[in-house]
Amino acid sequence: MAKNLVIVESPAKAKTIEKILGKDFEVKSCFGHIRDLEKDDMGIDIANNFKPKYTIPDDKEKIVKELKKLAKDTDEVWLATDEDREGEAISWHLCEVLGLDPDVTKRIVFHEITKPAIERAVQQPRLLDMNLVNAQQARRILDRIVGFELSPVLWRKMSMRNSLSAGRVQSVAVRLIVEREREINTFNAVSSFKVEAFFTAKDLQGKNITFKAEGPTRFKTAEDAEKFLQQCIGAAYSVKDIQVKPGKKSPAAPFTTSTLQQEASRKLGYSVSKTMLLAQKLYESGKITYMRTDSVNLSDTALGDIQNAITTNYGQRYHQHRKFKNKNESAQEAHEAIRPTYMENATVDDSDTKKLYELIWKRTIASQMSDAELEKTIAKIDISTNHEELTASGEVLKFDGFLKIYMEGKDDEDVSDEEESDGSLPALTVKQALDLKEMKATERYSRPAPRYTEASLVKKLEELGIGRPSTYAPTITTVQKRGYVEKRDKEGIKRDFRILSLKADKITKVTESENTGAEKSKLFPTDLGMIVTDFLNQYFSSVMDYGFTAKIEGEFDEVAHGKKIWNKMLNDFYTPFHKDVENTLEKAERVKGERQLGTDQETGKPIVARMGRYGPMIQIGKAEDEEKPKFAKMKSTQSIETITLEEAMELFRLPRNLGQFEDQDVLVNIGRFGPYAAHNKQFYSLKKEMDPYTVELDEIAPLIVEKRTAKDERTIKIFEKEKIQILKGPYGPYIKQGLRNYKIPKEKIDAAADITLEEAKAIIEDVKANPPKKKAPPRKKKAE
DNA sequence: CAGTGAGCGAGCTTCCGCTTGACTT
Repeated sequence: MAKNLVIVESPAKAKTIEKILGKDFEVKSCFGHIRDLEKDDMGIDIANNFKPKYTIPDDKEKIVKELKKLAKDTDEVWLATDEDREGEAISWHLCEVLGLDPDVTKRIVFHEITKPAIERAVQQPRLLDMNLVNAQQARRILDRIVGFELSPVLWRKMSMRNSLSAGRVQSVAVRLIVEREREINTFNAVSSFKVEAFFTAKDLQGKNITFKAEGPTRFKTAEDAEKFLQQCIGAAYSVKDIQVKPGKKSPAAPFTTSTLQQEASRKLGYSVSKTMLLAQKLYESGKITYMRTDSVNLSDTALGDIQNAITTNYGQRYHQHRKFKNKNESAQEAHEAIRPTYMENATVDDSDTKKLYELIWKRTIASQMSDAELEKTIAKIDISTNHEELTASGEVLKFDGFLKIYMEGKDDEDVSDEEESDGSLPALTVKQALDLKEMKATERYSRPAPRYTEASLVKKLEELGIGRPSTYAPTITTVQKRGYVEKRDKEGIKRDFRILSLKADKITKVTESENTGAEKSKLFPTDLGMIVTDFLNQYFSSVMDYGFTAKIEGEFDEVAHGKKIWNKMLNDFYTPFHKDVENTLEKAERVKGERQLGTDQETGKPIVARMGRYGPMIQIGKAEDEEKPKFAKMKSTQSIETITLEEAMELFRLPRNLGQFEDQDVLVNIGRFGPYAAHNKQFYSLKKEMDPYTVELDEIAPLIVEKRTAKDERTIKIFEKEKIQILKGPYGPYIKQGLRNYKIPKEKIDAAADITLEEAKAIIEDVKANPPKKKAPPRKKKAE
């Protein structure tokens, strides 16, 4: 038994630290929080000054028991949880549960797992900081109150019966997506004409190079653009002025959780949860430092290794020492930035994590490399006929610096169409005459802000100080699981644009078309998400405010610094909040999410789009009418807010009866699993290219025949009464009864057709009695 | 696998943040 027991949060960390500290120290992990508020009655005694009621969750019993025993048998316990609010609270809970005296128990902290940092920490133990603990308790209790008081309001006031939820983080995340969608829906694209002139000139080698110059302004109308081109007929062009300016680019900071998720999404197309899964794997195998962090700091040891790697691989000139600072005030910086543990490993063998590791390696190295040096050239070109100016700009890389290995990606949001990468210009001299090849005025449309990707939503949340590195991925999953948000693609629509061209002193006009509004893997709000957001905005505007978290974080900080009493702070929040809850329960109407679309031309009955028990639908007529109302389910891409009357009426064309095939009606409809045809009590999924609104009988008939013969071919034998089938599967013959499959023993497999009913029954009984051994889960091959 | 959509209301759901395995298809 070691003399000292050190408790940290993560087991991977425990292993490393144990090696550093040597044999007098046993290092154990508590796997995060070991206690939480009870679920019953919110786990808070509100009347008693918000006294929390803590309990040890089932899955933590085992580790708590083990820690208790170890703590009893050891001379001294050291609490080495993370140096932030949550970590301090975990240490306090450990004191409470393990029976340690908080006034004497040693608390140590470090924000990097390196030998010097840990040895230093052990030299300077401190005591628990109860103010910090209280700030965490306030945070925990406030989140519980918001979540557990708001969610039941939704259960009462929403007519849809899902397991709805609301919370400080998730509800604001949904709000961002809802508001972005509405911005896009109401956006009016405005077009303007952008002028580009193409010239050729000889470069230093005497080779002809074509380069581009931009017009003086964007023209609002085609007429204005044409007028400009007309003025240029017969013009001479000459270089009026050349400016050469040096420029530089600097590398981005090393990865935090949020920036790693963004880059992995932009460059590798990973979802945030995939990124975190792979990063966890790398962390557990000791390849990278901790992956849930908001710090951009690198340890001195790491900085030395990085410098080494850069100078050996690229030379001294490529190294530049840099210290990055967090922009974000809410950062708690308990860890280092995400970096490889061993900089000498530029890659890993494992194929799953290879790409992510290389990304981390490059980003880390680049962060300590020199600036890239550029030379930006701007040439002004005079037009003789109207003395307007064209501007050609070029960029030449003089020294690549960090760009040698890494360039940060960009979101759509940050890229305007003005900002195309400039190529290089040929060597020009002032007064040089230029030959115009062509001048074009192209119609371009303004674009709305793009929909969020998972990663760009994380970026936004982080900017607002909402959520923590450990919750970004789970939050994104939650809002999708609750049905507030969907990740999907959207097809673009065709849009015409005009091009006016001046070539050989003649103006021509053409119209071309482009695809616009196409989206891939973007977050869309559902009708449910919109309705719930509107409701919460209306009755709980303070919690839904984008600044709410930042505001209460400020108060938590005051608690942490001993300037505010935690239960008083909670009371200040709770009194008005709870009044809103009661008020809403009493006054708010049940929300149906209805939107009137118009009236039915035939019957004069009202047509509404609304939420039904099974999702958004269209209803013609009212429930209280004599004749039952007619219903149609909306398509998954439609929304209550935007569907038109025409689109709604179109939905009532289903189910369609296509006529008879083999004396039975063929009906086409859209079901839970997509479009299908029903015939003789059998269902046939329509092929992707078949449109249920237009598909014809002669397209469906082969589908029916095909499925029937495929089934015949698969069937070896049927015992009708007992519902036992012997079938041919991809791995050979097998027995099926009901929904379960049974493996045929090896010795009978070659004569599967000869199996009798008795034999089949025996096999089934046998398999039931001795269930097959479980195999390791198959590797997921498919990327998302 | 695929059809539904009143109102009544039993018994259910729910938060955020800290950490990893154990489940079978």
